[in-house]
Formats: sequence, structure tokens, C-alpha cells
Amino acid sequence: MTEDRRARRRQEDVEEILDAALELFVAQGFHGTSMQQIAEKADFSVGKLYTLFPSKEDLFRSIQARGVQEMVTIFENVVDDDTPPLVALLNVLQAGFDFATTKRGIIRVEVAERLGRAMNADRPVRDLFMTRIRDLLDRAVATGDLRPLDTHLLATMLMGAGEAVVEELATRESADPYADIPDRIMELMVLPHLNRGEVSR
Amino acid sequence: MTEDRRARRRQEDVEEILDAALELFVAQGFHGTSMQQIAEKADFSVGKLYTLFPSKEDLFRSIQARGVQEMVTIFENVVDDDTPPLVALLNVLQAGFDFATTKRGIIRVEVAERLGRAMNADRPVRDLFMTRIRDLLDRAVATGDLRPLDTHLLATMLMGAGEAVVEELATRESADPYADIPDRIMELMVLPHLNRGEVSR
DNA sequence: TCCAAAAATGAATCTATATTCATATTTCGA
DNA sequence: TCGAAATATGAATATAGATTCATTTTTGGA
Repeated sequence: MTEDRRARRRQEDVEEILDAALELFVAQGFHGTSMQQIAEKADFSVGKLYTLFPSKEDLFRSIQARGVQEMVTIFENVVDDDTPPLVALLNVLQAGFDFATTKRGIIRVEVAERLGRAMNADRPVRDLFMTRIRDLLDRAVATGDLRPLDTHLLATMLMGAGEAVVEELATRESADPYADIPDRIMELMVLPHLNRGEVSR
Repeated sequence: MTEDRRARRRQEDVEEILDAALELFVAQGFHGTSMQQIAEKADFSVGKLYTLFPSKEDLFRSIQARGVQEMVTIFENVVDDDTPPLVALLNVLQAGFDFATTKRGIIRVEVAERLGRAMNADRPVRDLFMTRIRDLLDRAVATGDLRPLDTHLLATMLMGAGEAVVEELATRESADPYADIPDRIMELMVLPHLNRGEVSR
């Protein structure tokens, strides 16, 4: 029926617009992206955007919702209840990375928001941090404290893990939740890779 | 001398403005923050901002520069060349967290408060992801595959580590750099915590 | 083919905000 | 204490961008 085709076309248009908008939001942030730009990229008029979404804000929420939906579907295809947990874990990680690769989706618009054109407020600090950590890991491998491993990867992961924990804890109220976090990170991510039982000096 | 006091005051004003601006930028993004707001928060007039910084963009760069400077100083105080590398690593992590706590804590809380009106595109996806991962880790502990550990912490760290790697790789050009990342994450962060040598099924 | 209904368009409107600058206030040496 | 120089102020200006809506174009049934 005609109504069917109309609905289908409408949905196609929605998808195209969401794709274009996501790309722009990721690259330029929410405020940094204009409806004009989105319209141009998706090859529609500005007015059209407003026939499909009540507002820019709303368009943004649609992107969120679609991302969640896709992710849920992926999970459903990848894990069932009697997969052994660690196998399932690997599958889930794999699915997440696939998602990130194909959809560019697991990127923070919020972060991009701080990138005016290429400037993230704490990027320079992070880079400095990374360099230090990596350097120390290299030395630890050189002294034989740590087994040989990809120090760049480990440094990246340490940074990310640390940031995630900070962010997570900062949203709570607890007094000084940071106190032993560095120790626990060492314990979970570094000490398991000791060569000998003890640290050289 | 008079010139001295003037310079000192000027510097104090600069610091106050940078503090206010950083807080707002982190909470609302660069574009989301107005010079008006910065002025109000720092308790100066808008015009004053323009006597100290040629433009908003420039103000932002000053924040970056200051952050790097602070971090460099902290590192210098914490590590010297003959500290054993793994001890130094712990020190650096500790310093990083202290920095995060004292300089960022308040800011992050503000971020959290604004999450209602959140502008983070993938927060919902991340939460979903986290829940899955944690759930699987819990099961792995329950089956005895993994030694008892703080699964929430490990899940947070896995997420952060994964994101950091994705972000890091996404800025490069390489073809499909993601392929074996999930395996390597498992190897570095999960497998070391196996109870027995093997995974249950 | 023709026309009314539906959809799409983009110029015009309305706001929000970066930047300027005429004016007011403060400072400090004489 | 006084007033010129230095500072600070915030209303006015300029501009970008979200939203609207009168007009044009497309659609599909008669």
C-alpha cells in the first residue's frame, strides 16, 4: 500500500540524516554543528529536518536511541545464557570493537565538544602522562621487572582505565574514594606481569 | 615597586578567570560556554576578559598551557631518575589521581549534575556495555574461573581501557587495527586473574 | 491528464553570544 | 589632595545559527 512506501521512505530519510548528523557531531561537537551543515551533508533542506525532528536536541536524542538499539541487537546475537562467562566476555568485547569500527559509534560527542578544531582541554596533559607511563614501563621491562609486553598498549590501557575510574568515582559522593585506586590499578594491571616475584631496586 | 604589584594582581585575575573557565568548559563544552558565563563565575566584567585574553579561543589555549605546566611540575617533584621504574610508576599514578582529585573533582561532579540534560551521545551505550561486562565477570567469579576480585572496578577499567585503545587507534589511518585488540585486552587484564589454568565450560 | 493533498524548500525571523568601545572608576605620583 | 593615566565596565554592535512558515514541488488517485 501507499502508506507503506511513505513510511519506509520517511524512515530512510531519517537514517540518512542521523548518519550525517552523527558524523558531524563527532567531528565538531553538538554546539559546533549547525542544522544547516547537517542538512547539506544529508542533502536535504533545513526545513526537512524539522519535519522529521522537532528540534536539534531531539535529533541528537534519536542518535542516542539508535545507538542503544543497535548495541542491544548485537549483544543478543553474540551471547546466550549458556555460553561460558569468559568466552562470552571475549565475544562482548569483540562485538563492542566491531561496533566501534563500523559505526564509529563509541566515540564521545562530549569529548569532541571540547575540540574546537583540534583542541581538547586536557589532551596535552594526557599525552605527557602517557609518555611518562610508557617510559617507566619500558624501563621496567629493560630491568627485567616485567615480562616483555607491548608497553604502548599497556600504557594506553592504564590511562584509559584510570580515567574511567576517576570519572566513575567523581560522580559519587564518598569522601576520598581515590586513596588506594592507584594501588589497585597496579595490582590488577601491572603486577600480574612481573617476571620475578619481586621488584628490582 | 608598583609595576610588581600590578603584574601580580593581573596574574591573580588571570588565574581566577582560568579556573572559572575550565570548570565551565569541562561541564558544558567550549561552544556551550559563553564569555558572559565565565565573567559572571569569575566575578569580572566581560570587558575585563578581553583585556586579559584577545579572544575566547585564546583563553582556552591558556588553560591548556597551564595544565601542562602544573603536570610537569608535579612529575618533577615525584620522580627522579634512580627511582626503580615500578615504584616510579606507582608514584606517577598517584600524582595523577591527586591532580584529578584536587583540580578536577569538583568539576566532574558538576558534569554529573548536568547529565540529566546530558549531551553525551554514547553514555547509554556505555552503561549497557558496562552492565554486561560486569555481569559476565560476576559469573566468571561464581563459576570459579576467576579469583574473587572487585568486578565493578575491573569492569570500569576494562571499559576505560577499551575506549582509550579505540580512541587511540581511531586517530590513526591503519586499515583494521582493531582485529586482535579484544584478545590482547583479555590477555593483559583478565586472564592473569584466572583461578585455574583453564576456563570452565 | 489533472488537481487536491502531502511533502519539501529556503528565505525571513528571532535569539544567543563573541567582540568592541564610549564611559565610568580606580590608581598613584606630584 | 588632585588629575592624568591605567583599568574596568557593560550596553551596543555584529554575526551566526535555530526555528518558522509562506511558497513551490511532488505525489497519487480519479
